[in-house]
Amino acid sequence: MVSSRLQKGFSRQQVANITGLSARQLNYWRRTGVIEPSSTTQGGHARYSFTDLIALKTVKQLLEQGVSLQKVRKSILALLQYLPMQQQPFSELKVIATGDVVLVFHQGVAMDALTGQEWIMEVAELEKEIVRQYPDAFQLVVEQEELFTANTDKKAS
Amino acid sequence: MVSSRLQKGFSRQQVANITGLSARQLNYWRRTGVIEPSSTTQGGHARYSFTDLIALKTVKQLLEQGVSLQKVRKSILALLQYLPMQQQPFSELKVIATGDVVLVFHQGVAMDALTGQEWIMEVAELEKEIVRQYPDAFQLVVEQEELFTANTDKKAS
DNA sequence: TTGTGACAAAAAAGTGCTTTTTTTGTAGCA
DNA sequence: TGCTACAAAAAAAGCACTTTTTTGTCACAA
Repeated sequence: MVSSRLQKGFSRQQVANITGLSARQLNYWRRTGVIEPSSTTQGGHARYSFTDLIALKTVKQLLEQGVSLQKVRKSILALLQYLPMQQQPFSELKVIATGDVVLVFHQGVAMDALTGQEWIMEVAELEKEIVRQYPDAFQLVVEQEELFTANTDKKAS
Repeated sequence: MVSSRLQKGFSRQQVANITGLSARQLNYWRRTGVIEPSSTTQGGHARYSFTDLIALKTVKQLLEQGVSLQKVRKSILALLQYLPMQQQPFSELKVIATGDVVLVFHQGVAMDALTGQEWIMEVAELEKEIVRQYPDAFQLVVEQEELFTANTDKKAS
């Protein structure tokens, strides 16, 4: 399928074969701005780059995870907007998708691809926060554990 | 607020003060199974453990991230179900919440707290997959880059 | 003080229906 | 082959409405 060593990019049919997407879909996505081929022949035929292939594969996965095409479209916009990388925009990224949310991991940060919001909630931090604000609370825990250890043989339950 | 060193747990009012939740909420949550106090006095009064405090703080954060209480309830069930830890069930966890989804990170794995599904999509893997299946594809990329480098001064765009 | 029950208001979730989006097919043309 | 255009079927998104859930306040009992 991928034949010539002299071609300038992948044709629609080649991309369809490689990615498992239908040629028809590729047209539609091109027209509606999901993934557009990064170059075009003089006759107006699509030529997809290797990077395009990866992007298309990514989109396919997202769809299979239940993300709607509309959200995919928005997510890709956000990706390009918030992660302005040049040559390999999608690689080195970890992506998590559940029906409604697309999350992108990059350099230890989790980002919502739709909103651009970044956050991770560390439960251990909540613990520390309580202890900082209420030192007695932790004291209490220690004492409880001591009591528990001491009374293990006495208690039946 | 946290006074005695001999008490067996935190009272409702103490928990309310520490967590910032309302006493009413704690009652309701107790009755409807969001977070139940891990022990009870003979008179039926709630006694929350330190771990309960952390769980409650976690829930509060989730609510503030826009997760509904119903989803929180389901998520907590899933958490306990899929991560059966004994003493400190919530610590060492990283949690990510966007409106509809609660994700839990534990030992390098991301899990949807609602469904228990685990996945991370590594974009770099998609890349490798393509190259594995279609070695020519990568060949093509290399050639393209060579061509690109060679023609840089010729091309205006 | 804490818990329970009752009433009420606000928030969230479910439902059925319509509209829009997406996919696919077909045909003409370069 | 591949693009365009028209068309039809399937899937998703919106919307208005109802129902459920959640929270607050109050009165009363333990």
